[in-house]
Amino acid sequence: MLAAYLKFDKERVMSRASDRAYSEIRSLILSGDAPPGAPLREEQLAELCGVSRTPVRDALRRLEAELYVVRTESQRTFVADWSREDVEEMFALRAMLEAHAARRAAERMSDERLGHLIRCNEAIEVAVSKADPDVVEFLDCNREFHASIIEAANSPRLTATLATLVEQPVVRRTAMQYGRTQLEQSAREHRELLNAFAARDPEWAQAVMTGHIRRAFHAFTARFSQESERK
Amino acid sequence: MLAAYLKFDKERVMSRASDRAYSEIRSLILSGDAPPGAPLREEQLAELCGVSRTPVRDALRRLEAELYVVRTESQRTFVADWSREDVEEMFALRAMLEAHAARRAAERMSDERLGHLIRCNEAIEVAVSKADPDVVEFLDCNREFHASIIEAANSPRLTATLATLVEQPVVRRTAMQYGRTQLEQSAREHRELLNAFAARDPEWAQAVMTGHIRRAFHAFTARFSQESERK
DNA sequence: GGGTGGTCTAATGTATACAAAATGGTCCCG
DNA sequence: CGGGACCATTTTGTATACATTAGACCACCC
Repeated sequence: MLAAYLKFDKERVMSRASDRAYSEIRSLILSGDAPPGAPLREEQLAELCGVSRTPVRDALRRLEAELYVVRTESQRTFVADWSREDVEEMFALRAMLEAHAARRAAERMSDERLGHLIRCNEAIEVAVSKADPDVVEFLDCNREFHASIIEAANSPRLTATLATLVEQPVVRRTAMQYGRTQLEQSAREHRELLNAFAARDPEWAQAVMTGHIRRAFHAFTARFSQESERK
Repeated sequence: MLAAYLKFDKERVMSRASDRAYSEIRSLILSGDAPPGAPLREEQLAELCGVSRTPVRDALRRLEAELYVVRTESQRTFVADWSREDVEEMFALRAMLEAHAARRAAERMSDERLGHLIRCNEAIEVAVSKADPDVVEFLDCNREFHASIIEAANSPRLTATLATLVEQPVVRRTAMQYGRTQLEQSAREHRELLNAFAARDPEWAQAVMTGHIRRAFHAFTARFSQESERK
């Protein structure tokens, strides 16, 4: 299966307890079981993960660095919450940096990488064109598509910076809101990006990526406003 | 003294051992006592700071998030070292993001903030105009100047992102290399920035900041090439 | 009745002991 | 003489017990 092929070897053995705690807590946050603003008590998390507080503290430090959680001045931890302004700023930074990544990627694009990206987007198009669009598959392949471009940019610093900026809960909420039309639009933008890469045109790639992220931003905003009104 | 006034209240009581460990280790790195590439052993650091390994581990996690130190796959910690490409990319990202911060700051500039920035730069000009320029004082005030602009941008996300990008060792090495001419040039650019802020002109502020960082980049590069040749 | 102070509780911070893992060296074998 | 495997040592990972601190509740005084 293509989907299986796209799963890659990113996740390691997870032998260390702190790693298990990390991904366990991260899952809690991403799944929404621990909603924004929820307090995170070390002991409770330790019990939940079946480890002691020490690795939990380690995990919380990492999650804090990635802004998944925040700490009050008195060192209590909470699941991060994002205001409308936060999300707006996040998208603005992401657009800027990911467009920069696309530019660098275009300058460095290998045929292998291009082939991989094309296969990714084919998988996206398959997922989208189903009678009942497969949003989970879309998210998986979309994540890989963007990750692969960032990898092609070949800048560890940029990779690390973007990692803290691309909050999967936000991407997820955005995509969940997409109708078929927007999912297809997203795939079309990806194809345009592939054209820019095939032409090895940095300016083009940068411009398309900027538009791609900013459209996603407005899609998210539209939903966000709806939610706020409902309250 | 103005310098004393500029020291602000950033550093707290340091009652917690992990905080002491953090700033102790950070000092080691900034001072160059622990040069790039040097291994950092937890026990050794614990002894040095007079605390146990637990707070040292905490401190190392924080320093790792800020990229002061790096970890090998086998979890050994070393003082971070940057290749020419790393530094180049760091400056490129910093220019992009700090210019963005300047733009936002211009949109939000209060009279109090502007007054503070003006006092900062006056302190810089005093330090620079001495018979023997006070580079340490320059660095202190320069850091505060930039930090204050970022704070004025009022975006926690941007603040956090830039924190990992502005490696003080690099800023330090750049400034140490400056002659009086370049120090004065830096102060002039700051004044230009203040004009842009006074006019509340985002475009102007963004443009000046871009130039400011990129000039610093080339100043650093010039020195870096010299060093490489010497080897 | 409201505010201030104190105590009590629950959370995080720290130290230490022990476990696991990795590195480096040595010895044996090809 | 070179390479590989094994053991010793060093270093990091984890658990647990105890110390410290922040926050809440309550009583008492103004």
